[in-house]
This record gives sequence, structure tokens and C-alpha cells, in this order.
Amino acid sequence: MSRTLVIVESPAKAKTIEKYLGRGYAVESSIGHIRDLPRSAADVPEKYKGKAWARLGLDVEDNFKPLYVVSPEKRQHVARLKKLASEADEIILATDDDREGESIAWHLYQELRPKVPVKRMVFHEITRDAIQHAIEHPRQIDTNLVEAQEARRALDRLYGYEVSPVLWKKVAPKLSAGRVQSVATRMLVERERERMRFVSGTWWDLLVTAATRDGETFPARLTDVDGVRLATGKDFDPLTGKVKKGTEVRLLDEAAAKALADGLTGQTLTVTSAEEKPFTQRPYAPFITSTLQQEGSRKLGFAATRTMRAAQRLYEQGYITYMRTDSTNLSQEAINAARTQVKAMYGQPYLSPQPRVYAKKAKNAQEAHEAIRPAGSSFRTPESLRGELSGDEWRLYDLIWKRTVASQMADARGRSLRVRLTGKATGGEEVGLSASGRTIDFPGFLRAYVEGRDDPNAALEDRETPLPPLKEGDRVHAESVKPEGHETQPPARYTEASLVQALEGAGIGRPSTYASILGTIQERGYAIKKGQALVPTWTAFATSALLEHHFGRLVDYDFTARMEEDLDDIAGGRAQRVPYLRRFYLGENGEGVALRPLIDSKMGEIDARGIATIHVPKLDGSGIEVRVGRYGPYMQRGEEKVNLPDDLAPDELTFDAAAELMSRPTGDRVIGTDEATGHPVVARAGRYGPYVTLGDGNPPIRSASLFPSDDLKTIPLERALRLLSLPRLVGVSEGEEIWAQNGKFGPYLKRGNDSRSLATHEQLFTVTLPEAEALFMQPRFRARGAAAGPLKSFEYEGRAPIQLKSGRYGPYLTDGERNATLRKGEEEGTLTAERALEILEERGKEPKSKAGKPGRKTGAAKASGTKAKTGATKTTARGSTVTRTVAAKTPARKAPASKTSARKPAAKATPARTKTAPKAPATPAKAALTWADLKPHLGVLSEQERALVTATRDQGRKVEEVAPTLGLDVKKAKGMALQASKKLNQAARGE
DNA sequence: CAGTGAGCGAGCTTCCGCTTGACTT
Repeated sequence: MSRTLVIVESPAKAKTIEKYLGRGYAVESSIGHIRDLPRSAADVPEKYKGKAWARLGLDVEDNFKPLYVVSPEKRQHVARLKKLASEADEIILATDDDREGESIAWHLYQELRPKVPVKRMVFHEITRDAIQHAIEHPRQIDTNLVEAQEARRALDRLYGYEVSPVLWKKVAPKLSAGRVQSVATRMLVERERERMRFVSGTWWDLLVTAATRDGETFPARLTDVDGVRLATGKDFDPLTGKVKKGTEVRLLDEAAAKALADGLTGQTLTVTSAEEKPFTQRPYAPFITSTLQQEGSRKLGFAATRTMRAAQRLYEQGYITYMRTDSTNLSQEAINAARTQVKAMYGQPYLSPQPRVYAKKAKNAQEAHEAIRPAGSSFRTPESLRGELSGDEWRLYDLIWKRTVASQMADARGRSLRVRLTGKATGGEEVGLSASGRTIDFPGFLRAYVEGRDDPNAALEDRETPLPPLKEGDRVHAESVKPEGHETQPPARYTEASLVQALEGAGIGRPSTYASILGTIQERGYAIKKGQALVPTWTAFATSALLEHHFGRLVDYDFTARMEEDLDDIAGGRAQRVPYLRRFYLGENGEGVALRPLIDSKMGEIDARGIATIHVPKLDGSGIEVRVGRYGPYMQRGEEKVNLPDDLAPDELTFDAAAELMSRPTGDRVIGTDEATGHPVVARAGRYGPYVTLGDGNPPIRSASLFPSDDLKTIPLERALRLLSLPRLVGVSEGEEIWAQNGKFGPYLKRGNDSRSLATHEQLFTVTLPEAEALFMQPRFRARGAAAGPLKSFEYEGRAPIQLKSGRYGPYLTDGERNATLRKGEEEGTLTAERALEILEERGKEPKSKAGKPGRKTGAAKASGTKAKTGATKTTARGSTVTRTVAAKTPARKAPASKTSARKPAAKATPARTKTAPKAPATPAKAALTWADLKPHLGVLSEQERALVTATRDQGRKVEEVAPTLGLDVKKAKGMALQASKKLNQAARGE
């Protein structure tokens, strides 16, 4: 008998379909995508490791050719599919009928390499008829659609993996940017900015309880006084908290409202109009993923992940249809089932006369599945499942059932009433009031489902606000009058549910990702949850500001919408993937985003400190600045700096709150007085940990770190004074003083320019002169370094042994020549000699060249180019060392001077040096290129970059000098020079 | 954000969309 292998995406779906197909068919699942671009360097096959583009997983120089790898956790499963495929007579790829599904089918085809006929089939609902129909109407893989998916994938990778590193450099490491998350974050930030600018306003009005002659009462609200409309919330300017200019309204304050209330109590009011309008309301569309999450949140209080978890279980057990969908469409089977149930449970009048079809599409919907509904051709009622389903699952099923059934019910019908009244207060004011009511004559679908409410019956009552029968000319009596004060409210923060709604509205993100987007922005520290609200962090402000100012097009709300249009063109064969990606990544005739050149120019331009400084409108003019630093957000006013508490939302930082924080005691604790000097001794928590100071000023007279054995909370005065007595003069040796002091690397001895570490902190107090001299007899670092012997040693025939050592970056392997750090999953304990050899062979690296030591690393990167023009055109590895040594002399002239005499300049020079220094070690390993080597590649640079580079290198001018002539500030120019040099080197190496 | 002497195997962080377990808490 022939065997057909059908492959779908989800195992639960496979199970169902297998039932429908019967004998001769084996149904398997791919479990989602089976291959993807490598996530990180570890996933890149050896063959491609050295490539410049390996990090991206896309060969940006060869038509954005993607490098696909089967992820490690999928390998076993793919192998199984391969085997099954080899045993089948025919294969049907039945993945979802959308862009991603088509791509999965194509990847399956590529990876399984079947030797039997392969067909593609699609269906949008899992019913016997639909499957049968699909089987009878197979098609081929749509390669245009696959191309569109590949373009989408590539764009997301390029965006994410190229822009994220900009954030690492300019904001903080490990941050991320992406087409979806960056827009989501921006939405939160913009809303919060509105809240930060918001100034609330106050207004008063009157709530009148009016009584008819028959004694029926109803509420009416004051709307105008002496013919002038009363101010309400919408009349206020959110930026000033005052009534908008040019608005003709009457604003009541508390006193006026009270006086008017007194004057109106007991007065007669006349009905001047009573209008009644009929209304009908249609039921909501059946659930899709986003609306399910929203209602799960509003009605059940579930977070998006909780809703999805429960839905997944319901789906797997066959209670509901697929839960990740953007289609509101119901299959015929579902419509029949719903209608049958409506008739049976609520009666014919409650049934919609015609079957309802919900055609309204969500933006960018792909509609591969049905709406989310109870499964099967007759729905199980929630009541009948009470014993079968537990907590969350039952409640969610109940919700889905109600929404589905309601969607085939009749419209709700009712009347809305609007009544206007006038009256006169004792003070002579003519007042106008209004009352409105709502009566439901026929609840229709509201019997089953009221949006946003848990209990439809209770909600129905709430929806009714009946008024007594009133007609023009009727007189009523103002029984009681209550003045009410109101404050305007800032726009509400997003919740998980409303953010998903907003994203969906903009066509951003997919049903399968909504929940994880919320996770991502929280994991990256862009948002925290406060109750239901998503509050953006200061980091989110800094990141968003950077992206908005420098990569504005990437965080446009309609960036995705435009992308979708382009992808549609690719899918329809009207456009091609490669030119599309080229425009996005490289740009073409000044068109397209041109991401790579954009980043190259921005790297130098973006001022990290400026980006870290966050504009807080309410602190304008206060001299207080808010900044995100390495240790979190802080405020600064002049020299004063204060951390911002973690739980302070940005919009809560008003001027008063800031002033209070600035004046708050910093947590310093005076532990006593030094009798010798009369100064207080203070225990403090600093950035380098706990310490004590003599004197409470800033800066203090002296300070000293606590030893690890000390506790900041309990440290006695005596101990603090003892710590403050350091450094200690141990004695004089070889004509120089030996001092024992505590430093950033721990306790150490210092003699002239020489130093030795001490083993313990307490030795600072106990070490004697002979002991100290003995230590100075030893070579450096012996005290600490030598103690760490190899953890393990592996012996080999005909090869040097490999040792496992413990280093500051964790365990690593070395054979003296090359080193390799152990990665996650490579346990020290289970490491075999064989595996150790493999690892070292695979990715062992020669340690950094030791030749660079003599002249210090200062400025080597920049200087090497300037000097190299005198050197040989052809450069060997050794030649480069020479170049570097020569080059290093230029800054070396300054270095000793700054070290001995002027302390401050030396300290200030450090950051600049650390920025350029990392480039230096990389150069000799790859053989430094001379200016002559680089010059032919000037074409890769922008005009400005080229002008800068030629001026500095060809003419030997300084960046500081050239920058103004190019209209650049020095900082930017320096950054640009660095980037340009990087690009030139890359180009020259043919990378 | 206090202020101090060196010198050591660096290597990785990150995207969006499809899908489930296999883990631990």
C-alpha cells in the first residue's frame, strides 16, 4: 500500500488531521520553523566562521544570501522527518497558508531532499470537508511568497543585529533594537512623555437629583450658566492645566459651585426638550489572538502569557481551534454549531436572522486560520465541561464560547433618551442642565456577552439607565444639588492588552509574537509593570530618543506597514528581494534607508552623553538634569548627584519630587567622632562598595574601603578609624618608603613605582619590613597568579598536553600556544581529552601579542596610519610591530610627564585611550595595513569621511584642526575618523 | 557618584516568527 507523508506545523493539528485522512496517510509536524539564520557565532558552521558577515548570517556582499542552520534542539526532529520522508511514496507539505508557512514548506523541501513527488496543500479550517477538499486540490510551493518571507527575515536580522550594537556603544550593553520592539517601546515612551508634560486642571459642576411630581427621581448635570457653556475636561489645555485660549466657557471654582448649588436647591426646573432615539448594537466579531488577550486581561485579569498558556492547553486537548490567528472568519461548521446552540439555549428570537460573516480584516492579516472558537461541529457548553476543565482553562473556554455564540445572535435594541432642563437659581443665574438615559428593549447578544465584563447579566443592568417618562414643558423639582469637583486626567498608560491592541492596529507584530513582545521589552529593561500599567524606564527614554533622532525611519509607526506593502509586491512577483534588501541596507541613489552607511556616519556623530540626558519638561530651568549612567538613572544639579529610585515612574518626577530627592539624606551614617581631629566619621555606600570617611564634606578629608569582613551597618568607630589610618608606612627599603595600602585590586605594597599584592587585607596592618622586602624580591603577581595551577591536564601522543585552567573569564583550555574559553554546556567535570583537543583545534586562539607592551597602547591605532607612510609598502607581521613601536613614541612623550606631575590630565586622558586602544591589538594579528594599502579604497568612504582622512593622513593635520573646516565638532570628527579607518581597513582586506 | 598600583586566554550581547516540550522554581 502506498504511504503519503503529510507535514503540518503543529503536532496537535497533525493528530486531528490524521483522524480525518485515515489509512495510507501518516501526518507529522514540523513544530514550527525548522531552520533559521544562526543566532550567534556559536551556531555558525566552521566553514563560515571567519567571514565578515558570519555575525549577521547573511552574506551582505553576495545578494544577501542567507546562511540557514538547523537549530540544535531541532536536529533530532528533522532527522526523524528525513527518515519518514525516505520511507514515503509521496509527501504533502501542508504547512499554514501564509508567508511563514510557505517558507516552512520550502525549508522542509530543502532539508528533507525527498526523492518522491512533493505537493503543497493548504486549508484554513480543520474540518473533514476542508481537509478533503485540500487533498484534492494540491498546488506547488509559491517561490515568490518564500522570497517575501526571506526578505522579511533578512530585514529583521539586519535591523536587529546592526542597530543593537549602536545601542551597546551609545547607551548600555545588551540592549536591543528591532522593527517591532523599538516601535512598541516608542509607543510607551511617547505616552509617558505626554504624561510628563501634562498639567492637570480643576473644574466644578453640579449634580442635581431631580424629582417628578410622582416622586420619581433621576440625575441631571449642570451644563451651562447664563447661556454660557460650562467648562469640562476637554476644554482644558493639557500643557497648562488651564482652559484653552479662545474657548467661550464658564469655569466654576469650588466656592462658585457651592453658592450656585445653594441657590438651586429646591428650585423648579422645566423640561425644554426630551429626545428619544432608537439604537441597535451588533455583536462583536469572534476572537482572534489580540482580542482574546485583551478580553482575557479585561475580564479575567490574565496577563497575555497566561491567556496564551491556557489557550494552548485547550487547543492541544481539542477544546478550541487554533489560538494564534488574525482571522475573524468562522467555518460553516462553526456557524451551524453556534446557531443551533443559540436557538436551543436562548430561543429563536435571539438568533441573528442571517448567519453573520465578519469580514473586517485586521491590518496585514494573513488569515491562515479560523477565528478562535470552540472546536467541533457542535460546541460543548461551558457547564458541561465544569468537571473536565480546571480554573484558567475553564474560564477562558467560557469566554471563547460566549463570544462565539454571541457572534451569531441578534442585535441588541434599545432607546437612548436625552432631556434638557432649565431653571433659575435664587441668585438670579439662569442654568441649563441635561440628563440622559438608556433603555434596552431587547438585549439580543448582550444576554451572552458584554465586552469588558465578566457577568453579562450584571453588566446588562449597568447598561440601563432609565429615565422617567418626560416631555417638553414638564416641571420637576431640584430635590438636592451636589457640587462636584473634577480634575483633568493625563492619558492613561498602556497596559499589556492596550499595547497589543495598538500594535495590531498599526499592523506591527503577529499573533504568535504579541505575548513575547511584552516579555522582550520588559526583559531588556525598557518597561516595568506597575499593576496593569506598562511604565517605560529611563533607559527606554534614552534608547527611543537615540532611535528617533538618528534612525527616525526605523521607528516610524508605519515602517512595518510600508514593509508589508513591499513584501506583498515581492510575493506578487512585482518586486525582487535582493534589490529591496539592497535599498534597505546599502541604499541606492540616495534612496532607501541605507542602514549600513547610516550607522557608519552616526557612530561618530551620536553623542552618548547627550543621548543619556533625558528631557524632563517639568525640570526645565531648575538646573537639574536626568541621566542614565552605568549605575542606573540619576539626577544631577551642578556637582550634586542623586540616584533615582527604581520605583519612580518618569511622570512622577515633578520639580517638587526632584527637589525632595536632592535634599534627602543619602543614607550616610555618622558613626562617631575622631577625637584627634574632631571630625565626624561617616559610613557610606559608594559605587565601589561600602567605605568610611573622615569628615562629612564632599570630598571628605580621607576615605577608606571596608574590608570584605567588615559590615557597613555594624562597623565600630575604632575599626573605621583603623581603616582610615591606612596607608601605613611599613618601613624604608633601598632608600624608598614601603607603604601598605588598599586599592582597587585589593591590598598591596608600594615601593616607589613598584608594587606587590598582599594575600589578605589584614596583612595591611601586620606585614613587617622584612616580609615586605621578601615580597619585593619575588617577581610580580607571584602572590596571586602562581597559586592557580591547572585544574586538569590532558596528555596526548605527539602533541603538547592541554591544560584546563581557571581564568578570570571562567575555565579555559590552553596548550601554551593557543587558548580557548569553555562555552555554555561544556562542563569542566565531564570534559574528555578527546573533546578538549577538539575544542582547542576548533577555536583555539593565539593570545594577544606580547610585543605591544613597551610603549603602552596609547593611540596606536591612529598614530600607526600617520607614521606608516614612511614605512615599507609591504608589511609583514613583524614589520607591523616595528611600526607600532615607532608610532607609540608620539604619545609616549606625554605619558610620563602626565603621570608624575599633573594627576588630573592623566585621569582625564584615560577614557579617550580606552576608546581607541581596543583597536590596536587587533591590528598586528591581521598585519597592519599602511596608508598606501588603504589609499586605493578611499572610494568606500563618504565625502566628509574622505576629506577628514586625507587631511589627517596625507597632510598630517590634526583632527581638532580639520574638524571645524568640515563643519564638524571635534568629538564627532574623532568618531568619524575611527569609523572611517575601520571601513578602510575592511575594504583593503577585502572583507 | 571616593580614590587607589599591575596585569592577565576574551567573547558575547542583539532581531522576528513559526512551534513544543524539557527543564527548574
